[in-house]
Amino acid sequence: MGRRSDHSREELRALFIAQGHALMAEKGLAAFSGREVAKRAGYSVGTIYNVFGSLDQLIAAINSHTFLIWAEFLRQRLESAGEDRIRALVEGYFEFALENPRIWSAIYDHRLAEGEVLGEIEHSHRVELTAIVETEVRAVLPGGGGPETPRFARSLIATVHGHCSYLVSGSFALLEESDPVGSALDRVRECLAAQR
Amino acid sequence: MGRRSDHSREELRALFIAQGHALMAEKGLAAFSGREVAKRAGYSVGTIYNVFGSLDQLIAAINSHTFLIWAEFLRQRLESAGEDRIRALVEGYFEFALENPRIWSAIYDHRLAEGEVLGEIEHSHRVELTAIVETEVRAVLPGGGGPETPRFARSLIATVHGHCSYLVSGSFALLEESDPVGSALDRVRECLAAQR
DNA sequence: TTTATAATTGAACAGTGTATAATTATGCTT
DNA sequence: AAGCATAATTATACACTGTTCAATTATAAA
Repeated sequence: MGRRSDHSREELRALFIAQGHALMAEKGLAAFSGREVAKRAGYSVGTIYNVFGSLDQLIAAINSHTFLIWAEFLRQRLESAGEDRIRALVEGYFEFALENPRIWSAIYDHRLAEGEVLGEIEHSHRVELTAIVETEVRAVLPGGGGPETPRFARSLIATVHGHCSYLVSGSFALLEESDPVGSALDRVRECLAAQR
Repeated sequence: MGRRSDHSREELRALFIAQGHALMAEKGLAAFSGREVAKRAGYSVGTIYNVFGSLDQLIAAINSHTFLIWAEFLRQRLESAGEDRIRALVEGYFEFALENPRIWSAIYDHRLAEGEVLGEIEHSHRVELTAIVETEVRAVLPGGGGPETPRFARSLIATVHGHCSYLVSGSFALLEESDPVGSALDRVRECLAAQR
């Protein structure tokens, strides 16, 4: 048809991301289909290319959206947390991944083709999570940390991520690991204690 | 045709895994194609299903083969290592991943469908790497470690893996992290120092 | 030499992402 | 208000994908 008034460009973006997110949660990245997303949104495939340029960019947008939800999830966990906010963060990281394994895995399984870049807003969504962690890390470091704290916080995230990644991908199951959350928390504690 | 004498069943397996490995190194998991592997091996698609049962099982076999190469790579690094064997392991982990990003990523990006299981030999290939690390961790722990050492060693691997995963997937690039290897090594050192 | 068996193929099927020509609804101009 | 230019949307086409399966063919056993 032609330009429709029922959805603006931004509404279309949001619609495709929402439907795509739902499909990703159901099927995972390997069985993700642009045609199926379009069908659910009530549009044809071509519209995805009109709005996002490529399927890769739609998936990138879906994944950036996941970061948004994830950050909100962690903020809520922190609100209802007691004194041990570091534990809340670590457990929150795992909890989100385990509750949304396909959505979470898609973030790390998908890679943009060379040359393709992330938009500014998408980038900011992804960095937000780091900021949350950095704040909490600063709070438990003597003197509120130093200039190296951002790097240190990123490194702690990577540490937890490694444990979580092994858990979700099944590597830990092969190694008969029973308590990866506990291990991750132990490592984080040890590294935090070493900063002084 | 019929049963051919030019390749035994095991030779066929090895042939497909070798050609598949090469294709994976070139294209990565997302652009991997069973038909292309078959073509390179000089057989038709159907033979893959005759030998492996499904494409997923071929990919699993390719990934298990990667573990074999990876373990050998680490053993060589350890041979030419000086006193700091832990550093050699951490740097070796990263080096292999960075030299073979597509092959390495395929290990973690691919997940077997529910119900499908890994064969015994394949499983042993994957566990071998853990054993290498465990030995080296024991060597630097006071009293050669204890009953918790296997778990601790796996946790250290996960820690390094997290940093490496962020590096290869591009997450660290987004966060403008410059020295993930150094960070990983720092964390490992801190955790090792805490065990006493 | 014949027969039975197992390996291999090639075609079919229902999907996929991407490109593009054709169509259609809208906003602007006259 | 009518017509036109523009941009959105669709439908179709293309070359691919994984998977299944009947037909074919080479081998081992009888």
